[in-house]
Amino acid sequence: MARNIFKYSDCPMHRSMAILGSKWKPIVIYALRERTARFGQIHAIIGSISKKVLTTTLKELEEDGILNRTEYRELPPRVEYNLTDKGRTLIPIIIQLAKWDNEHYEEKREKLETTP
Amino acid sequence: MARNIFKYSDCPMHRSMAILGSKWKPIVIYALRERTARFGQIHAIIGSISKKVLTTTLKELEEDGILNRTEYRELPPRVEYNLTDKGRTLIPIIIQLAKWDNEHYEEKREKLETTP
DNA sequence: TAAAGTGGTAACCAACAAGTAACCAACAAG
DNA sequence: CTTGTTGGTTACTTGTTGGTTACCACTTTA
Repeated sequence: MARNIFKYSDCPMHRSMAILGSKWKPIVIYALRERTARFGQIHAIIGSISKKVLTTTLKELEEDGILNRTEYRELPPRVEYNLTDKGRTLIPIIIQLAKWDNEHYEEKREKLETTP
Repeated sequence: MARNIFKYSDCPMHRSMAILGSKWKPIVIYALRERTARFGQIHAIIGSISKKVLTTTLKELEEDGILNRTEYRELPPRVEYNLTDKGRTLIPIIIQLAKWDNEHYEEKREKLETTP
């Protein structure tokens, strides 16, 4: 979404889409909704995301103040991610969006199924 | 957002982002929140969108059942757009998102302003 | 000695989104 | 006969996202 251009747009929708409007961001936020997780765990939970894309997704979410990254200097290394307060306030909106979609997706599927 | 791939994903977040997650869609929906408008009017309201991009934005929103397109065969031609019921249920979510962003954007601006 | 786990990075590439500029049909008004 | 209006379309270019594959340091385990 040309993130860096829209981040400081004067339109709040452009700005929030710069934070949320990419393929994996809402999913990553949702995955962290009630837990802290390590890089590898997030990767496993989501399944189909590549490591490279997960890396940049996490980095951008951290930049935007949505999540915290904590590095433990152990061996093998451990890095944990969890939502910030700002990130947490996003959860109800994400859930509402998913609910909205589900309702209308169901409607559509039902229509398709009952048409001859 | 690779719209056609995610439209029928089994993840509701991918599906709703396929509908909403592009540069202009939330803005167009918001512009039509309480009125019907013609192509040229939408173009004027939004200002910086190109006619080509507005055309595809409107077409996709119509395909996804978010808005109605009504063509009046007059001269010069008249085409009106307005939200469907499904589209209207999206408005409170869009407003919430904008509000969410504004709150945290203000916070950030205030912090920047009060730092030496 | 070799393999495996962790959290990445680098190089490269295909697909898509978005933008620019010119153009169109159809008629009405001047 | 030219100009304006409306709602687009076409061709072309650029920018961004997401993806693949290979690779890295470091240490523990087998």
